[in-house]
Amino acid sequence: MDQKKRKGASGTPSSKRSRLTEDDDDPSSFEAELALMNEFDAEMKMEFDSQEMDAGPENETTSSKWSRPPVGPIDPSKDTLAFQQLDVDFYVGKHLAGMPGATVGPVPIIRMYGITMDGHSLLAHIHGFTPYFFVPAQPGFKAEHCGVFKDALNAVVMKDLRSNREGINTAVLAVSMVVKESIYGYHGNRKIPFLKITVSLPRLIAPSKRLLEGGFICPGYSQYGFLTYESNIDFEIRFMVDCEVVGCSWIETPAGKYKLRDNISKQGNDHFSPQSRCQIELDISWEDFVAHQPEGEWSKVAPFRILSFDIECAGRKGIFPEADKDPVIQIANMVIQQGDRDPFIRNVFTLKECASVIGSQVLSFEKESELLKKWSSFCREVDPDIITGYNIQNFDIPYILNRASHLKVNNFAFLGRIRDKISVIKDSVFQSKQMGKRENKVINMEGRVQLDLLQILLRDYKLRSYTLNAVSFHFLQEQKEDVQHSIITDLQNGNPQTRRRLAVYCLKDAILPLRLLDKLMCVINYMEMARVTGVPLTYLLSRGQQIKVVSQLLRKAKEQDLLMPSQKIETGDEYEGATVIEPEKGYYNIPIATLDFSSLYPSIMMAHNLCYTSLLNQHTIQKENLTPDQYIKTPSGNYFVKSSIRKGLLPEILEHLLSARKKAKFDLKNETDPFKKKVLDGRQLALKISANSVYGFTGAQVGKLPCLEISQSVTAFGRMMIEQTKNHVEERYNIANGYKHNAKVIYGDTDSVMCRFGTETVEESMELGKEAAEFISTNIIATPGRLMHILVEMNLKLKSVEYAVFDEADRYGS
DNA sequence: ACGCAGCCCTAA
DNA sequence: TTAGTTAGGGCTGCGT
Repeated sequence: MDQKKRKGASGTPSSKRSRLTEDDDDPSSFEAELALMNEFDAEMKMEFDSQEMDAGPENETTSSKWSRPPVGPIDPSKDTLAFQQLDVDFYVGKHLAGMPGATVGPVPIIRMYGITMDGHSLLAHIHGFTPYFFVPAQPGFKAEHCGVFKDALNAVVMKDLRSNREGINTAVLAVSMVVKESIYGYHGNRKIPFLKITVSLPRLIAPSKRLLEGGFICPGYSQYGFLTYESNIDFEIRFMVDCEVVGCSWIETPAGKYKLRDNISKQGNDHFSPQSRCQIELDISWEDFVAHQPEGEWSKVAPFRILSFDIECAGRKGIFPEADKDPVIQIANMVIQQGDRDPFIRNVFTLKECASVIGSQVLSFEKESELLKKWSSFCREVDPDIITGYNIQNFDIPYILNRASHLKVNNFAFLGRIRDKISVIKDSVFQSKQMGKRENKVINMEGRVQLDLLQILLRDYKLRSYTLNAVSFHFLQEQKEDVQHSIITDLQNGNPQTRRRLAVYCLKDAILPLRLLDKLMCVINYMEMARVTGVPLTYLLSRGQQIKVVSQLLRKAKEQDLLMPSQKIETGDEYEGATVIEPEKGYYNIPIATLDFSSLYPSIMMAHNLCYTSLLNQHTIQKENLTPDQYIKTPSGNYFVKSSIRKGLLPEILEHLLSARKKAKFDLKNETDPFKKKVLDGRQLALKISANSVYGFTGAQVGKLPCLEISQSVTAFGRMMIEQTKNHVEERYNIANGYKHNAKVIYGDTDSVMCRFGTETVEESMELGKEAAEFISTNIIATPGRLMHILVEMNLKLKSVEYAVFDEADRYGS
């Protein structure tokens, strides 16, 4: 096992078995592949050269190949720019003339980083969007009191500021009366007045909220503890929701609506000079850009650049490398354009001379600091959109940053796209029930997405071992080059040939993550997940599950003037989960059919209109004079209004997700282009996962908006469905009804049952299984004691028929 | 030897 | 400042 990876990767060291297979593998095969890539490049280049005028002989040591294609002239008055945004963040800056929003004091400015279809990097500064939140208006509050309220709140918030180095002029910019409704609980479809409070900076929301909750006194009104609404929404999410921007979507800046930043025209005015290393940088008002939904033409994917790299250090024997002691001796890099088969940049930076490697550029340095300095400028020149590697987040990037700072390499840490922003390492502890305690390092790199393959595998795949070698073998049937970590230092201290061996090893470690990324379709899948759920790509990598549902909920809520409360709802007790039918142990030498519900929990939520907005209590039932046909009582004893009274948001979200999934699957069938197929498959997967996570969100007791009434109703309905499926199967498929055998449900869990129909052959069981699934799908009893026709498909399907063994035999051995 | 509680892991 | 759920099996350690 590679020593430097040990920290992040858990699991056992490579077994004897993998050593054997390694020996089977021809050690030179990777070199042959590299060489082949070189030949392929040469062919392409010849084609290119014969068409275009040659720019002179390619010099292997120049960096001309590294840069992005040059940008032609852009006329902002005539040219509309389109780009796929990859990341969204914001900064606090100064007002720009002509833009909406506050004109004095610091203002928040949104940044969108993206790539055009021509592969040019772009940064858009989006001006004028302001943060806000809501509180319910006090009884009798009139619109004309808004001014007084605003001034009074502004005064207390300003007074609360400890320091005001940014020179905040006004904290509360505006207060206006709006008519809204809380998302939580059904209250007669009546909208009530709320105050929309607009503040000048996102970070002022928290103190404003605190002061309002603590009992703010508006002149003319009594003291009042305000509950706040939507005061805990990330500014980026707020912006994206309001502007209908989803993650990784396409954005257009129409001709005449934006201003370009360049070095020449506006020198001396620091407002207009570029802030980033992007090729195109522009300013636009938040009201002027066009956000495309990722459909049709706009579901395309821009030609991203993905940089994969791997470093080697000369560690001391048996000691984990330390950045202040052990030098970085090699860095291998692979840069691929999204969609291409092979990386178009392949190089390795080596300390001391290294013999050439066909198919790869070799850059040798006598001094380690030179190596690092050159790598840093290489990174800026390549300008990758996505940086990947294996355990780069917790090892490679922190190591080179620490090493460069130890060696005092100037300007090394400028790895992001913002010119004057250096990348720093922060420690973070991320804790969730799903992922457990996880200590991670976080490195800021504005405008570039760090897609650490190890992190993705830990997140999405359950594997026995997470070493790069094991993972590569598992997914690619391919392995690392055979170099024991213990001899790395010896190879470095040898000669150009031994360092060459190390270089080949390092190159392989750089290309494997790219191959895994491609094989597992990570980029496309994550991109589609960002589009479906509406959050930036980086959120999917750094945040939990909840933010995805919040984003979708906010979008739907906005359509109906609904507001999400920010206050933590008091969490009740635990609730009852899924049912498990006690297995009937035994040896079955006849076929067992497995029937399972597809998307059971989402279907239940849709079928019974379970949502925050439809949740009832006895008080409301009486107050609104609801008749029993207008609401339901769930098996867990909770009440919800039917969709005829008020259609729930969650059911709407789920319908959208599942119908979009059906469409994606349909399109997938008809699509012939393999790349578009991948995109569609990624989408349908993202849609399925998203639909299933909605239930979890309502049950998250430490969450943004838990609702145990919903989650316990869902599981209660689920238990009922399983029970009834069992009963239906057993009541229908028996000798009394003319079947050859008595069917028996031998096991069931959450959304599936296993049936023994008693037939000898698989075919017969298949037949009966299919029939039973269809029968029950159309005839399920869904409410206690009442036959209910369900509009939502409760899709019970025959999953498999096989010989199943339920026995304790294996525990005792055979 | 056995029952029980607590922890960790997996399935759904 | 940030986190999807519950059920259930296997294992360990403790007390009787």
